[in-house]
Amino acid sequence: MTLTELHEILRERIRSTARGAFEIDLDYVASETPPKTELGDVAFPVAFELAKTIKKETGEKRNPREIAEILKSSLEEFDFVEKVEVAGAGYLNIYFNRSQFIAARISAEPLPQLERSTRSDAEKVCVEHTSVNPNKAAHIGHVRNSVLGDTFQRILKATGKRVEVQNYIDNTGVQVADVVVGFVYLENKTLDEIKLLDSELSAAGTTFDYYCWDLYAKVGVEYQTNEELKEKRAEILHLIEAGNNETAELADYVATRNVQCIVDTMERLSIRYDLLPRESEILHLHFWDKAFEQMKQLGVIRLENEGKNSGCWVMPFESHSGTDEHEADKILVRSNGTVTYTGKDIAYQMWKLGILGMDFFYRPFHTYADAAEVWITTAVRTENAATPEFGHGETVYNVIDSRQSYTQDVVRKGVAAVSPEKGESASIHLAYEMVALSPAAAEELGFVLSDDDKKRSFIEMSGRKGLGVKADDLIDRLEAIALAEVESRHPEEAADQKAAIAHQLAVGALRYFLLKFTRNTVIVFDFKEALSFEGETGCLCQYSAVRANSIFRKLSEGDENVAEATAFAANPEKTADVFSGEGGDDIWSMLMLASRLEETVAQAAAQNEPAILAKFTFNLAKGFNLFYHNHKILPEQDPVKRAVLLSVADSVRRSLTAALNTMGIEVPPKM
RNA sequence: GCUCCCGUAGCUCAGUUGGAUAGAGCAACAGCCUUCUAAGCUGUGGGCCGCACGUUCGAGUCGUGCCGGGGGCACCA
Repeated sequence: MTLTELHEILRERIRSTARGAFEIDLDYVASETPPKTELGDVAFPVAFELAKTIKKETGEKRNPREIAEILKSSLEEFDFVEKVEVAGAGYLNIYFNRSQFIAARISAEPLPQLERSTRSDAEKVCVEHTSVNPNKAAHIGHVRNSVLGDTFQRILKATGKRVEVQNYIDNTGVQVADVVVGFVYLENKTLDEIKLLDSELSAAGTTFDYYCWDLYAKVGVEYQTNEELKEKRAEILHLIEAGNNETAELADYVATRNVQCIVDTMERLSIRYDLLPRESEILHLHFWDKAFEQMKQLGVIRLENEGKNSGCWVMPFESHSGTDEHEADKILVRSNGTVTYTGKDIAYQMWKLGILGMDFFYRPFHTYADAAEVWITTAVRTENAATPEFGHGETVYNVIDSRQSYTQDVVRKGVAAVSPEKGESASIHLAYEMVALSPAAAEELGFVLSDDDKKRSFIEMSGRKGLGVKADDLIDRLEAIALAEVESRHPEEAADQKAAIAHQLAVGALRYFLLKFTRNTVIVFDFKEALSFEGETGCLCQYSAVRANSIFRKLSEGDENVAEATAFAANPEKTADVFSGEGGDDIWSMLMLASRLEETVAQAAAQNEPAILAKFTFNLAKGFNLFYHNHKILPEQDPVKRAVLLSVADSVRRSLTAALNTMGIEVPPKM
């Protein structure tokens, strides 16, 4: 029986007692964790709520404590409840039977499997994240998106959902056109020459996306003085959108190579995708036409005949963002007949939800080391025997930074207008704030700041300016620092093993750093903080798990196994003595904390907030470090106490490992 | 102009659909390795939770106003 299940049983009893004794239907029974273990294991402040409701409905004034007493007796009937106390003004504090709880914990299945999304009938959801414009290397801001999306995706799987991860590729936009302008007009290169350059870059130990990073910035500078070049961009953009020409072929090469580089970068952080849907297919397969037709039929959009939007198809939009009614209308088709970004996004969103009535074609794009495949969309049918079914999400999560909240709102409302049965709740914008640079960090990167910039609390990163911390650079630095540390601690270890551990630590550091902030906090990037392996870091969480594991390694070296060492279930009296003895409350609260993983994951999923899981993991690791310090486990003489300590430590390491894995962080064999 | 978000310790941030004595990391200072890994642990100092009213048994959390910071409001993507 898990903690979550016990809580639910208690909640249900409170509901039924409230119905019977007060004729009140409680739709939500709040529970909370008491601040100290002496105050119980779970508390229900429900008596306050009931007193208020009774007064409102009958006018009768009841004392919350008196109400709590009535609920108390009904909760004491469970054998897993040791006692119930009414505390303060009417808190209902529940104390579990400790020896029974830990015995149940031991007999439970060996490893808590968080990824349970194997059931084919489970609800399917789509998560879109990363979606970096394929014209340059990914920077730390893109990594925040990807880490948030990937962690959220893992959290959803842990709650039993089937999840499809999509990385949208805008391969026909102005951003790609800009780099093509650079190759064609600044560097006078043909496609073959670009391919040659590409292979030379690999030989020189750098990468195509890094080259594009610099070229993109160079084009940006050139635009400031060269109007002619801007006209060239318009021509190139047109050619790319039209397709079937040399420029489009060149642009496709540039975009595809950047996609490959970005996929490789993300793979370093254990971030993977199922599908790469491309804008070129949305254009060439005429997804918009299909969406347009439906929206016209349903009267969701209208053709303007007068005013400033004359000749455009617009969607009326109730908004707080515009100044008057007409400015709130959102243009989906321009007066020249072309579709806007928002229009394309509505069509794409409809496809994700399975309500467009059209599909892409697909082919495998890339195979990961363990043979897992990423697919990409194509405009023509290809022969692939085992093409999975993509799209058709019950719910669609879009991980997109909060600057696009307005557009996402338009998309959500547009899709809901076409499909009221799906409604607005099927589209969820997982918004997050940007990663910015502190003025000091920007200068550290070699940028010269204006006096105004120096006064700002942070500076926005900009691909166009080439201002940003490249993801691979940061990972490289983290790996180098970690490797130096591993070298000094375990010089005897094989080189590849040391490198592997350094890599796991680097991933842990970066992912945790990006996850510990809540989504609506602007991360002001600071090198010292991001490169740290001490304090509130992924490293501390990994270290804690490694230390716990080493206890069990020593245990098995002594020819004991966990089952033998924790065989105390037959002795509940002595087990209870351990919990009531010196340090018993600490041991118990450690076990309770480790038991809260499941409800924490559920909470993170319900609130769309991975930071909740990150904070929990840190607190668990921190708690274990103290537990480890205060209780010497293996030398413990009392066999029952030793068994209890081992059992608690085992619960912690399982919970910690599962929590870290849900954040995409591995536990190294040693560190 | 309209609108959304933020304001908590010197700094960076948490704070469980309102709940018990507001927490953590960093920075500073003082301690702890003969014992399961010191990337750790313990202790000290540090707070008109931006300000003012209001709602109620109870407000860092909800409402209104104000002050300060940031974002968004294109026939761009």
